[in-house]
Amino acid sequence: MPTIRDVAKLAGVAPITVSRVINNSGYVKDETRARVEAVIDELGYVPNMLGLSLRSKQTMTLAVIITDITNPFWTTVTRGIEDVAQANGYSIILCNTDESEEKQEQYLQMLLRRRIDGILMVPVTSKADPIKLVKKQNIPVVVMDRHVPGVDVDIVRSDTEEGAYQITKYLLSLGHQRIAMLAGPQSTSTATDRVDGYCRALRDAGLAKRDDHIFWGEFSIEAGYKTAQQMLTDLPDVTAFFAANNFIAIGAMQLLKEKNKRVPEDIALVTIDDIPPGFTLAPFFTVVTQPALEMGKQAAQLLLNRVDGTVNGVCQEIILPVQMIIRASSGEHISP
Amino acid sequence: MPTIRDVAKLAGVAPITVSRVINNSGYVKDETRARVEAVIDELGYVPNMLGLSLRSKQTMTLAVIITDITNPFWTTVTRGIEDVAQANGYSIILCNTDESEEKQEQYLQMLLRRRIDGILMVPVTSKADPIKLVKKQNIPVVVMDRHVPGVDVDIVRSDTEEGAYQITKYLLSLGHQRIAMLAGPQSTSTATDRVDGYCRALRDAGLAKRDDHIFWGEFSIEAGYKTAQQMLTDLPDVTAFFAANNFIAIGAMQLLKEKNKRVPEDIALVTIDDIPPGFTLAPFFTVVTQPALEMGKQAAQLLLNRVDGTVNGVCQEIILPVQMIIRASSGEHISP
DNA sequence: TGCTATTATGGTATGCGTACCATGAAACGC
DNA sequence: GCGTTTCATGGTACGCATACCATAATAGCA
Repeated sequence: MPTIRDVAKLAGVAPITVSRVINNSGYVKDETRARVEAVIDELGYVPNMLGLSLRSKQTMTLAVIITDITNPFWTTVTRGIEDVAQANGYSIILCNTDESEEKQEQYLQMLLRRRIDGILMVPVTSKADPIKLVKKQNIPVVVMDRHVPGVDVDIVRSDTEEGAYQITKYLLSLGHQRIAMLAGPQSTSTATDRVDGYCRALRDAGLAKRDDHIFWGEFSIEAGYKTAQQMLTDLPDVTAFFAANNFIAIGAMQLLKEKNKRVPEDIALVTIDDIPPGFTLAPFFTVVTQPALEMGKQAAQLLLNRVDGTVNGVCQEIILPVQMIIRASSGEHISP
Repeated sequence: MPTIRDVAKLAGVAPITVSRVINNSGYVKDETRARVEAVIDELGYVPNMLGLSLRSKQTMTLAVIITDITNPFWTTVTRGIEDVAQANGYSIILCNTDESEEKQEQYLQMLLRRRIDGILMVPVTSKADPIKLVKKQNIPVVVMDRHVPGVDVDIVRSDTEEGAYQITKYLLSLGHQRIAMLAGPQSTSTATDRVDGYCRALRDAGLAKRDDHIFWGEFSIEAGYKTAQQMLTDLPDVTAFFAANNFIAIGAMQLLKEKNKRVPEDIALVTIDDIPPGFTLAPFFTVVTQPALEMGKQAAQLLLNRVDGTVNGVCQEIILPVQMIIRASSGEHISP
């Protein structure tokens, strides 16, 4: 593969002149430019970013660390990020942690070695260490969707506690008194925030929080299935399920169908994070949705501002509004 | 950010010795190793891959060029790729072309500059040039899902022509005689293959191919919506729609619902590429599915084999089998 | 004891593009 | 016509990790 020196030699100029032609910088006589460009075409020369990155200390690369690209919520967030990155000349490296601390750690190490310019991440746990590690290397980080106590870091997330509050309140308004929560992993703030919102709504309604109604699990279809199974056994008198995310709801729904439990007639089911419109023929879940594309775009924009120094004050926390959409799965008002 | 020289200086050794400690290569006295490791921890030194890549001519990076990460089919393919890449120490750079030749060209140029080790791509068109361009730079390429005449290139795709044939044949077996095809962009082989399969089935059934029953469009929800709209106007006597992919089907479905056309009672609707199980409560579409995860994994594995030289003979074309799943959207047998 | 292996460490050069400084020629102003 | 810009081009060094070759010390062996 030819280098800038090969081009220079063949065109009878110095490497720096070729560089000037490529980057349209400095003075180059039209005649010289034409000659250099001819040689570039002839050799099929493509500049090597590595040399440049080594000196400029910029790789024009951002990392996206999410839990699982398979979840349409993250897909949409990622799409928003990629759009903004691409428009600004940045590439993105995609990392799926599957909520594994070990994988996250591996990815972070690798990304630091790559000298990426910034990281957009959904931290697997609420531990501050991984983020501190990155910040110590002076690499800008934007945390998405979750928050992490004990570090000063930019955050873009939605008001998930409020969403959980609203949707629980809605269930209560329908007459539900025994609402089970199919929560996510207790180590993530999204999971705890949603449980907090749920508890707040119960409290506001004068109902006691019952710990045995909260099942911590994982944000996956399998976990939703299993948790729902356990709930049906442990809590036969529950009238509504509140799944902490779309995948848990899908898993729960699968189980309920198998057990011939009708939704919403036998059990109401609500969740957070929609499935993109169209994927389901008749959208069924009553949900609280987060602006996923917007979250990705804003996070990427904030990160880029940090990277290029446009923003360099204290860290921001951008909290996007959520929206409740009432559909069939929550059912009508029930008699207690 | 400290360099290997900083570590060396502080530990009182030569840079190469630090390198040996990091990479566990060559001879290093235990005592020296301990001292170097202590300094590495103290400084928070992280090796810079750029220097290494510059020399080794390996970036440990693969590119994934797909049309749109928002489509669950590509999401799953990408997930398969990422899994294999990660397991082998490679990172992936994600690129969405949105079927735009211009974006594809931009991405390719950028990727060549980055000296990525290999490319997994879904070419926007059947033109050979972009692939030739990359191959000329000696960068291994694996084409996914589509095929491109005129270049010798590795391909991993599924037997989409056969899938289209089978599903059309199935519609014919139900008594449908007037089947409209909502095709993809004529510039992609996936679209033409599916039309070919559709035509072959008609031919086998002794029916004449009717060009006015084939509507070329795009692989998007919007296109599906529009095409379906036009079809209802132009071809009021059609009894079945064959959407060339899931997004087209979703768009068509949206329109049919708006127009109060019942599926399958008024119009049968079948498609290719499923929506992941669970996303839809009751899977509805009769579809031909492709093994998306497997496609991603095999493509990534093949690419890695090319990259590390394990495979270096003539190019392979891996064709994965498809599977038809009959559900409600195709309906019962109709009377002609 | 003398000589070859083994262990341990370092110097120098390389890969590639560009920042910085330097040089020279032409153009311009008065 | 002379000093000052503007234009045009080049030399050298740098960023970082490592390959290659070289050196030296210790160990092993006859």
